[in-house]
Amino acid sequence: MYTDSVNTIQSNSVQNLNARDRSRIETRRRLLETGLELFSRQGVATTRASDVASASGVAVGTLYLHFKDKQGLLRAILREGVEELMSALQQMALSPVPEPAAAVRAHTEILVRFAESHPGLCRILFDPESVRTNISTEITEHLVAMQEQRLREGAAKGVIPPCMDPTVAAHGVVGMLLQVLNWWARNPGTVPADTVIETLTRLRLSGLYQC
Amino acid sequence: MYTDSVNTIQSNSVQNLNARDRSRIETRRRLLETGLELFSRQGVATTRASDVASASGVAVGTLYLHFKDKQGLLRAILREGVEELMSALQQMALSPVPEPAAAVRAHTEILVRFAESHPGLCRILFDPESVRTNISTEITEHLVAMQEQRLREGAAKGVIPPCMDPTVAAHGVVGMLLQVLNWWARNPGTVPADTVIETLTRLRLSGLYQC
Amino acid sequence: MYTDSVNTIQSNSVQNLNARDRSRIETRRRLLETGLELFSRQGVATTRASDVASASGVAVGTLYLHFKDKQGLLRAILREGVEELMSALQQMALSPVPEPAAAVRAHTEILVRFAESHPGLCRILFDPESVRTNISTEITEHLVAMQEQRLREGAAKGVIPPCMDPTVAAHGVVGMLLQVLNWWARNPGTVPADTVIETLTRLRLSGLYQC
Amino acid sequence: MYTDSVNTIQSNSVQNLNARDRSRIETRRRLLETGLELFSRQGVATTRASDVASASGVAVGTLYLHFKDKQGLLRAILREGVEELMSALQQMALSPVPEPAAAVRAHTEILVRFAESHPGLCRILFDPESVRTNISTEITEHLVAMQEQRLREGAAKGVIPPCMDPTVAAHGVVGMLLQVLNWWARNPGTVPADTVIETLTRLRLSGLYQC
DNA sequence: GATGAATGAGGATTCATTCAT
DNA sequence: GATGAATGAATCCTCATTCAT
Repeated sequence: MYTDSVNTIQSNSVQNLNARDRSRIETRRRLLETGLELFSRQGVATTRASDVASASGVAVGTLYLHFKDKQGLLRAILREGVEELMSALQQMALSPVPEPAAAVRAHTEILVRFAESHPGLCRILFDPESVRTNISTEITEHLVAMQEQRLREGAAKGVIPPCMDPTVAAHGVVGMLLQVLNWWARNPGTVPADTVIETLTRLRLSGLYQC
Repeated sequence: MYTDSVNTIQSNSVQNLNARDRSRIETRRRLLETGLELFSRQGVATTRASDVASASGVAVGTLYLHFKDKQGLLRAILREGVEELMSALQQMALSPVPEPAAAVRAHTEILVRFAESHPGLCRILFDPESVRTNISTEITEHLVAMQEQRLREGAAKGVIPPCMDPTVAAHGVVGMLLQVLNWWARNPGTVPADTVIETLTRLRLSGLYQC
Repeated sequence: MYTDSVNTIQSNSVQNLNARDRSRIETRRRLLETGLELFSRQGVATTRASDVASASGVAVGTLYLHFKDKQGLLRAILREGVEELMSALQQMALSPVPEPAAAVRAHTEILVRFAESHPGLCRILFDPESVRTNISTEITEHLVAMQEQRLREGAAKGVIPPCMDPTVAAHGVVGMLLQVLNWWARNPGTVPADTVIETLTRLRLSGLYQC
Repeated sequence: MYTDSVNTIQSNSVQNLNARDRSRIETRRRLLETGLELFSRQGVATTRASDVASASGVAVGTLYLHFKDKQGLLRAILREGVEELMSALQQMALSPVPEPAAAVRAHTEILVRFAESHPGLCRILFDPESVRTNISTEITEHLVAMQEQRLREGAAKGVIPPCMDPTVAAHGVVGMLLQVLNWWARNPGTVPADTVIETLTRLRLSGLYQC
């Protein structure tokens, strides 16, 4: 049976894993890694399941022992990749809230740094196939939901003007961030990370124009 | 696919020609209309070329007489639909610039009103197939380019803080707008148009927080 | 109604043809000429009926007024072209038979000169489409039948050794001639006409080796 | 389509591998055999890829697993079939040359015997589809090249009269042979093999007329 | 557990031909 | 007679997934 879950905790400690287990984990890792590479390079739809398998040095059937289907592989790649991001964001959300401006800057920086170190993942996130299978939408919605909650809290505290609809604003902010990250991941080196962070932070905090 | 032929006068009577022309134009119009309807309702990939044809009351071959292929139909639907939007935006760009705030509000309103009256088009614009074939990217890039120019002008006038990178900011603004419109077109009735306009305008002008 | 026949003798003399008749004959001529050109240049299968029509300056429908179908056009082109050849051959067949050697040389020369002046026709004659529709086979068979008859006559006169089967030999001779002409038409300029004539004549008369 | 992979030893038992290999080879063989049968009986163009597959007891996809496309199957059928002929001819070419007359007779006999035992192959060789895709031309050219070389050797030895162009003569000889074989394969039983051999040999050696 | 040969549903596209104007 | 928009049958090929070995 395939394991689609990220961290199936084994009963043995890592040290005690036998050869078979280690080999299986290693195979799975290779599939994820190769998949990330191929999907981000040639696009998901044009990468065949058998391509990923053979580039990973295993037979097609083996891929299906590890993942339910091609989409399952895609999902796992994105999930494992995005998880790291999410936990960073979550942690920030839980930490004692500094002043709003600092919070926004921190939030923006986390995203930009993530895009900087995972450009392949960003490209896959906006791949038509991710869109088609709703994976990217799910992730977007997740980010939107997080953002929306923050905005509602801000509204409750009177920091955010009441004329703004939190849902709309949340979609707006997330759309802004993702579009920039997507563009940036596809055009690396155009603009330094700091500029991206600075511009997005200012945009979020005070819009286009001088206060 | 027809070339945009000028009315070359033939030996036949003008009436005869016009009847044919009218019929041809009418057929094309029906294909575009039906295509918009089906594509936005069931998605582009799952709508067969023959579905569009028969729902238009013509044979498949006729579709291919008017458009190079299925993608050509999709492209034409989007192009003709977006054209209207573009000309409205272009016109605004040419008109004597009012104060920035008013310009931003007007720009936002044009987009929101357009999404309100063309929800199907918005849904198609973000269809995986439009993404895959780069059509939506082209349109996005066009909007980004327009926005970027306005920002550079604003920067030149000192209205926009110099710490902002115009390219990044343009992608951010366009991403924000499109994400909201896409969500709104897929969830009609959730929020009134005025709220969307108001929220987006505020977001663009002064960001999330009170000035 | 279309006229597929080559020489529909009109009741009027050529001088008395009215404008309409002249125009029709002219259109037909243009279709044949354009067809020969396009078919021999791009191959029959890849030349669309509408290509021939528009290159002839008429509408597709008009082509079908002159010929039953695309194959009818092809057939007419070949027939009209080959007719000339056939009549030359026929005439030779009827003329007082000189010594066999001279007859063979004359026969060979007629064919080679024809190929020289009608390379396009030769290319069409061996086009897959001509093969598929049996047109070239018909022509081949016709030539074989002519050849066979000559051989039977030769056998009767004792000029031809009795161990030779006339049918087999006829196919052999015609195959030899056509293969060379086909190759020559597709590789013009490789070898001068006289060499082709000389080689083929010798081959027919006394085979490969010195007598 | 399989690459001609060497038997890379896998971790599994040799028997297991062999079973797979045997099955794969057997499937391929069945496709070739069925293809030869159907193509020669109903013509290449009118035989659907799925016809060949189902008559071979496999699914269409399997055909495409073994051959790039329908044309690839056709090519393989001809190549594998003609290979046998070629090696026989090649062998003859290498063997100590007897007197020219005997060599020509042997060469002719090989071809005629081949046509006798592979009539289907001959019919396919001249199928319009083989012509269209240049496969038959390639094979013809190969035979011509072989013949041309022999003739040049003959010319060097002075056996062949210098007035003959080797290229033209080679085309002539091959055309003669192929035309006869093609006709004979399509009209089996008309003439016994010995007659065909005798007639062609005489024709090649000393032409139509008594020496 | 791994393998990889086999499966087969599914849709875009072409172009010779027609016939209403 | 000429036009040219409309017709629609007909087939190739892909590739995610399975399961016998």
